[in-house]
Formats: sequence, C-alpha cells, structure tokens
Amino acid sequence: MSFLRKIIEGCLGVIRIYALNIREKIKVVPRNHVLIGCDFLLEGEIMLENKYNHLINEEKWMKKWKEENTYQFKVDGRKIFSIDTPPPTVNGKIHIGHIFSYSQTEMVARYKRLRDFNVFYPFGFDDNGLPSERLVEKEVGKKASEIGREEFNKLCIETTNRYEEEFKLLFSKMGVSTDWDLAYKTVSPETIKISQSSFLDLVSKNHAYHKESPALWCNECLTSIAQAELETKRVETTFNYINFDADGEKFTIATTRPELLPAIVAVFINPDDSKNKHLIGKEANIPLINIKVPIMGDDKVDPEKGTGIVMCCTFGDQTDIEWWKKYNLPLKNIFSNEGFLNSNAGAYEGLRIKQARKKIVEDLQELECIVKIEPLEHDVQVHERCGKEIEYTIIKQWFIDLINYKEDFLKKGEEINWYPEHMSKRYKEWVENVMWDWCISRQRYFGVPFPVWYCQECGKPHFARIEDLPVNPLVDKPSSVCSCGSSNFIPEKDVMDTWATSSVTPLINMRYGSENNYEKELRPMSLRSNASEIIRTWDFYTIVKSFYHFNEIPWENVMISGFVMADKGEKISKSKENSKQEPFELINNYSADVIRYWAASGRLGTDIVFSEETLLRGKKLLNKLWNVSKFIEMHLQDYDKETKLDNLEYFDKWILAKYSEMEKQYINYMDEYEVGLALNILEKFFWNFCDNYIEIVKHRLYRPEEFGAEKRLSGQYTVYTILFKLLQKMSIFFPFMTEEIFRELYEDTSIHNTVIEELIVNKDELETGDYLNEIIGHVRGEKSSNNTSLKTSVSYIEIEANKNIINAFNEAIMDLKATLFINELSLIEKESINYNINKIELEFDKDK
RNA sequence: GGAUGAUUAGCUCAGCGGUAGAGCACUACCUUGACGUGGUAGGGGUCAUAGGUUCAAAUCCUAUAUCAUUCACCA
Repeated sequence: MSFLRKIIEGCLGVIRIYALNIREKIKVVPRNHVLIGCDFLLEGEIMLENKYNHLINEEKWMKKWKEENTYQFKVDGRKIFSIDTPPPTVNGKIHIGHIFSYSQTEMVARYKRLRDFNVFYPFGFDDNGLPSERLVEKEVGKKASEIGREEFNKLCIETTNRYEEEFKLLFSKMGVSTDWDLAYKTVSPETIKISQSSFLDLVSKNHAYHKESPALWCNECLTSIAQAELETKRVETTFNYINFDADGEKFTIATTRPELLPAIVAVFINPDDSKNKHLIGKEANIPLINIKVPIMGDDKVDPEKGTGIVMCCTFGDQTDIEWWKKYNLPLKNIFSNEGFLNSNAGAYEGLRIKQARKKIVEDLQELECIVKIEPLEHDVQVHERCGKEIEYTIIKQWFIDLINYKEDFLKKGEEINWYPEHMSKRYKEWVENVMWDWCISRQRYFGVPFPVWYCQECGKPHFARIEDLPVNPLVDKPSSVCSCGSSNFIPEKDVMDTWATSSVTPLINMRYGSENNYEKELRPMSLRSNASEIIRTWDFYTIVKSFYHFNEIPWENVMISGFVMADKGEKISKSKENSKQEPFELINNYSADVIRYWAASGRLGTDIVFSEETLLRGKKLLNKLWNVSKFIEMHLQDYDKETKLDNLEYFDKWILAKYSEMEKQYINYMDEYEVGLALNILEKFFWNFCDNYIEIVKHRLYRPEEFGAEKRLSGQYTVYTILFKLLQKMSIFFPFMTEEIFRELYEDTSIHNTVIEELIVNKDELETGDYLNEIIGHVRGEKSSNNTSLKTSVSYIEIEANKNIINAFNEAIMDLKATLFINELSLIEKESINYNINKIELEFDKDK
C-alpha cells in the first residue's frame, strides 16, 4: 500500500485512472474502461493503453493522416526527393508480393521526409492494356471480339475501377504515405494525352515508324507483341527426321515443326560442312507439297546440330526472318492470324497448327518419308500473358527504333546508380541482346489509341495536332486535310502496347505538356523502384523514352527489390495463384506494422520467403516497444524537459553514445536503400536499450530518495531523448504505433513530419560501458547457473580490472550495485588485463 | 549453353579479411514495482566441396556441385 501511495504522489495530477486490484497490483487503464474489483479510482490524464489495439489505432491514424494531409506534396523551396513507383497492373487478386515490394520503397519515402526532403511520392494504377483485357475476358468468359469494342472497353473500366479500390484500400491500410492527390491512372484522358504526345514527339524525331514487317504474334490474344513480353516454357514435343531429295540424292532434315513444310522457301547448309556442302546450289524437292526450293549456304547453320541441314520457312523462328531479309527470299505465310493454316497451305487449309502437325506427319509416314521420330523436351517462347506459343506474322504496325541507339541506352544505364549494383548487369545484358525494334501496335481495344488517321487517297499517315489531344481516331476527325488535299481518312484501329504508356510515368508525374507542370522539379526524378523482372520492360522502355524526349536519364537511382517466394524456390505470382496468405487477413491478424516488419526484412534485391516466424518476431518487438514506452511515460510524468542538467550519469552517457553510433549506421544503410539492414541494427540497439540500459536506470527512476533527484533527472532526460529518437527512426517501419506513442508522450503533431537532428555525444564511455555490461552479464550468468533469481543479493564480489574500467566502475557504482544487488565489493587494479571476476558470493534466498 | 545471384546452427537469415552471430525451435532456471507476447543462461555449425592468395579466409581468387532468376537455343 505504501509504494502505491508513492507512485500516486509522484504522478499526481496527470493520472487519469489508477486502479488497485485485489492482488495489490497497479494498473494504468484507459478512459471508459469498466473496472471490476477496484478499490478506488483517480481522475487525471489519459495514458497509453495497457494493451495496444492495432485494429482501432491503425484505422484511427489512417483517417487522421488523411484529414491532416500529413503526406501532402507542395513545392516549398526545400530539396525534392521524387519517387517513380510502379503503378500496379490491375489484373487480378492482390497478394502478399505486392505488399513486399511496395513497402520498402515506402520506407525510403518516409526516411527521406525525416531527412527534411520534400518528398514527391505518387501512386498510380496501370489499368490499360492487355492485362486488364485478359482479366475481363476471364471474368466474363467471353473474348473481347465477341463482346464488341465499345461494350468491352466499358467493362474494362468498370472492372479495373473495382480492383483499384481494393488496391487503394490495401495500401492505405498498410500505411503507404503517398499523396493520393498525385495519383494517376493510365486510362485517364490526361495520361492518354501524355502517351499520345510522347508518341508524336517520337514520330517527329523519326524514332517511331510505321512499317509492314515481321512481328511476334500471339494467336490466343490476337495481337502482335514485343520481345519483352516473351517467356520461355518447357514443353514436350517430337523431333521428326524427314527425308527430302535433291536431284535424286536423299538427305534428311530434323524438325520439331513439320507443319511448316508448306512454308519452306529455302534449305540451308553450312558451307564448311564437308558432309553436306556438295548439295549447295542444287534444288530440294519438298515431299507432300511437291515444290522445289533452292539449297543455299550460310554459316549460321551448325553442322553438328540435328542433321546439319535446316529448312527455312515463313516464319518458323528468328533465323528464318534473318535469312528472309538477307537473301531476299519469297514470303509464304501459311498461318492465319487466328492460328489456322490458310490457302497457302494447300490441302491443309483450315486446320489448326497442332492438327496440321499431326496430319502432315501421318501423310509423310504414308509416303515413307519419315526416318524416325524422337521425343524431345525443349524450351519454347510463349506469350507471358497467356502462355501460348508465339508465331510470327507480317502486318503494318508502329515500331520504335531500338536497334540504332543501343549504345546510347547502355550509356544512359551506366549513368544511373543501381541498387544493388549488380542489377545494372541485367539491364546491360538485356539491351545488348535486343534484336527487334519495339513493336507498339496492339490489335486490341482497351488501350491508348494512336492519334493517327491514314489518307484514303495517298495512304500517308495523318497525325493529330498536339493541342487536339487526347484524340480517339475512331470517333474524332482530323482537324485538317491531308497534304495531298484529300479529306477522306481511315482511322487507326490499333491501340498502344501497355508499356508504351507505362514508360511515360516520369512524364505523367511531371504533368508533361501542361501549364502547371513539375518539369523543373522532377527532371530527372530521384528514385525508381521495382522488382528485377521488369528491368527489361519498364526500366528499359522508360530509359528509351527519356533519352528520345530529353536526352537524359529518367531517374538518378534505381532500387530493385526481390520476390516473395511461396515455398522454397517458388515465386509467388498472380498467374500461379500460389499465395496462401490473404493480405487483408494478415493485416487484421498481425497489424500493418508487423507486416511491414516482415516486408522490411531481407536485403535489397534478394528474394524472401513468407515467414510466420518473422511476423512473430515483429510482433514481439512491437509489444516491447509499447511496454517500454508505457514504462518511460510513467517516469516522465514529472519531467520538465527545460530543466537544466549539469552532468549526466555514466550509463546515460554510454547509452547515448551507443545510440549515436547506431544512428550513423542507420543513416548509411538507408542512404543505400538497405531498408532491412537499417532495421536490423535499429532492432539490435533497441533490445540492448531495453534489456540492459532500462534494467540499470529503472532503480534510479524508481528511488530518487536513495539516489538523489539529480540522478533521476539524468535518467529521465536520457529515456526521454532516446525514446523520441528511437520512435523517429522506427517510424519509417512502424508508422502507426510510433505515431500513437509520439503523440501521447511528446507532441500532438505527426512524428512523420519531424526531422532527424544529430545528437552530440561524448564517446568516452563507449568502450568501458560495454565491458561493464559484460560484467553485469557474468554476474547474471552466475545467478542463472545457480538457479536463483536475479534479485538475489551478491554478498561479496571481487573484480580485477585495468584503470579505465576501474574508473568507469567507480563512476557508475551506484547503478551497478543496484542493478546487481551487490552488498560488498572489492576492486583491484591490474593493468595487463581488461577485467576478471575473481570471486562472487551469492546470498541465497532467505525463503529457501 | 551464356549471364547474374545464392549455398553459414533443425528453420528463417545477418556477418563479407582478424577469436563463428541473431531470432524462432529445443533445454534448464527466474513469477524482478513496463512487458510471461517477459527475463537469465545452456546445448547445437569443418560457414556446399576442392585448390590458391595471405601472418591470418565464412569473408578475396579459381574450379566443381546444387538451387534460383534471366537470356539464348526451337534445324
């Protein structure tokens, strides 16, 4: 009862409610709590709740930050840090991987705010293009062509809106500190306008051209696609050895694609191939089709592969196209764009590609032209959106020149800082291997229309004027006549590749072309963040566009995150639907702060596995933070931060110096975007602070009558200072709980708008302080191995140590005696060692 | 086949020239006036393998193996 009075006296006037329960334990409880079995209540101020309720608090701060515009961007003269963050493709269910990649960037945004940057951090949604169309087709169960252009686009907008709301809610719940007023959608008129004017700029600079040229074709999605949209897939097929003859001499070609027999335009042999080179110059007779094609020599043929003889078709693969161009071969396209054989295939017209393959092999077997059939497993290129094998087709389409400027793209890539550094190699590799110009035409509906009509008389493309954008050529009419005088136009029906709009996100952010733009502020942007899989698309195309538009890099820094793995070795992805964790459920169960803890773990650029253990570890950390804050709050009730302090206690100086060391490392890591490593050292310090420092200082804080008010004040100053600084550093990871504690203990403004200020410390105590803590550890160990409580008194202890440690010991003697419950102590100076505990005698519990 | 990264305690990972680390799990103990979602300690590792550089290698180099990512190979 007496210590209860003591606490109440110490804290009077600021306690809201104290309750004494039956077991004589003090409890601090929040307002409006019903107490049962209480002896009395006292009125005062509200304190931190006994248990932190994440559901209530996270909802509260989410709303409050919105009301207070905590994360609003306004040009105010401060240095700007701008982030170009990937607008998620709105093509399906949100999964845990989304949280992972966005959280780390978000933490960087928060960190930069703490460093007094004016942070420009927008959010976008990539809702146009094939991914959205596929989603709608899947949901409706019908193909776009069956629904009709107008109706289909309406459905796309409805569907993407619905998913966007879910994304927005998720990111808000996760505490993403974006300025939602800056949010953009890639289907909005503003974005369409920017994409179209970007296109027109490239046309005017001769970097975009319209040409009938072979292109990659997906006969599932019925559109041409770009090299970057290819994926490889392992499939089982057969290697068919087929007999041909040349002027009566038989020779064999091995092929996986016998259905291309009707499309053969030439046969190739390596001129150095001693076995077969005599055939060069002759004519090959194609069985079944009964046509003759020339046998030609080219050193691209590998004599060791298959039979060393290759058939060249329109078009089986990349090499066919090269030869077609190089030798000016005839064109014999046998596939329709829907994936059927056409009239060029003669008797096989109307069959699907796979049916034709079977039928042709059967017919060849009848003619006894098949030598053998081997089963074969090999990789084929498929369209990443649908997984279907790609074909080649020839249609008139828009391309952006890549081949002629590869050197420049490489140079621009080198000007950018890549984090981690080795990711720049992926970019380099990709650029070096680019073989096609970028085909941006898509024979689809839901995308940015080309601002182009074609003159019916002279066939020339007729472009919209910049001031008329955005235009939809299917609805709008050109505002002038063609240079030939005609006013009859055919509108362009194709739409742009989704990456043609995604690659202008820096332009969207800077409101390119509008009057109140941010060009000055955002050229170049500070940071791009994305996962490694889209270096070849998003990063590459954005660099291309920025080079063509401004001849500069789009951003100074790129940070590449890893993936979330479902189980060891399997990447979580939308298409595989292998994510077992529902993001919303996880947030409800664990809190956004804890999920963020998990998302921050792991190094930049490395994959992480979803781990329940990591969540638990975060949960414990936050629980500890809450409790230590409660403890500190309790001891700060009579603290006046204006009170002058002449001298700090030894361990106070020690922990402040430790803190300062840690903060420097934290800043180093965060400047390298190593979010996980920054959290690591912060966490390590925090546990040291709780387990060692707080255990030492608590005696002083509780018993000023024993230690003196000065020593208590020194402790109060230290816990007050360090807790604030810790909360601030932690706020980038745990925005919700740190805000709650900060507003309760410090000021009623947001911790997220505070700025890191360097702490001036004395480092004299750093080293000796660590030794003293080691000594404390040894004494605790002694008690532990004697199976006795840490409160057991040490009746006698004898320590040998060098002068520095002895001096430190003497300076901190009161704290040490109290912490270890030492009755009698003997210190012996010995220069040759650090320290040695010669003797410990424990006074065993009198109860025992 | 090329490129890039990884391989450290049962699990998840940090360390990246100077005596092997953390959390979880396991074991024993401690109910200490913030916290039992706590505390103190203990057991557990030839740091994938083999060479090399160095006074010193988990750390640097070279091979090999395995895994992952990525590009290419579709004759």
